[in-house]
Amino acid sequence: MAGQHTLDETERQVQARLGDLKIDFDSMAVMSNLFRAANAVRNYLERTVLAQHDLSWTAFVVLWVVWIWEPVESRVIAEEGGFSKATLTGVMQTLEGRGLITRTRSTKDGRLVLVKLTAKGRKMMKQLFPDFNQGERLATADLKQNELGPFADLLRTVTTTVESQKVN
Amino acid sequence: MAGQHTLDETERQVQARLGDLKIDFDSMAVMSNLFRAANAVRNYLERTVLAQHDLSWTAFVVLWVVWIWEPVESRVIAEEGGFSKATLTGVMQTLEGRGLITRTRSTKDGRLVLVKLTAKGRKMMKQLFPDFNQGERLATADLKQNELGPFADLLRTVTTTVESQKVN
DNA sequence: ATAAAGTCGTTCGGGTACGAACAGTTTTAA
DNA sequence: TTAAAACTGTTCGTACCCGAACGACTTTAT
Repeated sequence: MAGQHTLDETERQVQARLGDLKIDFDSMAVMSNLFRAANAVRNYLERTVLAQHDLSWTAFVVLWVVWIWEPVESRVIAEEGGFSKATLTGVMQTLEGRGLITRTRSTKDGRLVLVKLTAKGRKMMKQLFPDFNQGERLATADLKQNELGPFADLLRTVTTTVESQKVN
Repeated sequence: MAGQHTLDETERQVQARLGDLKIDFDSMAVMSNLFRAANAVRNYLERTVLAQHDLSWTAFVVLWVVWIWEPVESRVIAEEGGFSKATLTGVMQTLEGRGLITRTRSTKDGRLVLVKLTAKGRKMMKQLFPDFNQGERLATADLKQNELGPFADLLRTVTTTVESQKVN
């Protein structure tokens, strides 16, 4: 990470390879920095907070969603976490094997699986989440307090824009 | 994605599980939306632009870095792309097998590997990148033009803040 | 000069990650 | 009512993804 090349230099190189083709460098800069930031924060939290509990990023997201909304259906976890059902099945097998969650088939609708935290899982989250949030606070420490709201709005707008495209 | 629960409801649930422990909900909202946005855009571009060329996200990032900076050392690609050396080795083996890049050991320093695009790789990028950038433009389509610069700055600040923590 | 320390890319093992195909369940339509 | 359509979670195959250990190479220190 931490690209050693300047933005200007990158733009020149891109333009040199595409002749006079029109490129939107403003949106390119936003997207490039979006992925860099997400990657940097994720790696940081994985290496510090999550490693202490031997949790992967996805495993933590699953635990978090279940912690907040239990009992919760599998499909909700996948949608809330932003990954596929297939991925979720594998991660939940790992978490169930470690005794952190339980899965039971719904009696109301035989297609659904309801997920809950075990006492062990709840204990872990109660200890883990404050540390995680402390990491989040640190990642935004150099921003002004009154920038945080508008910043979150910009990000939400991007998500909404892209999600609405999916349908088409 | 597209969480169906409101932010307020989530905050209430978190607080209910942690008692009077202080949680920074502003930074939590920023981070949550950061990961959502990055994930949504990535999935969108993978499913549309990249799928047409049978490329994974990481494979595209590798090709892009090499395209701009060739000949380039492996370590630079990994750093610029934000993934590990181990990941890079695997992805480059795939790309070399498909005849899109070449790897040659440096004669100046026997530890380094220099990576270049093949003619086929360059042709693909010249066709692919304008479509990719069009996708980026679309993802920012609902933002005001004069918001893009400050938005990129906010993201860059987060990256810088987190990266500076790594060292300690 | 040469041993020690550092750097680089690869390999290895285990855990993600996804689309496609599938079986079981529920809903819809005629 | 009952066949068709829709939905849910799992399995399968393939590719990614990382930390740790490793071998090859270069730089540093004495």
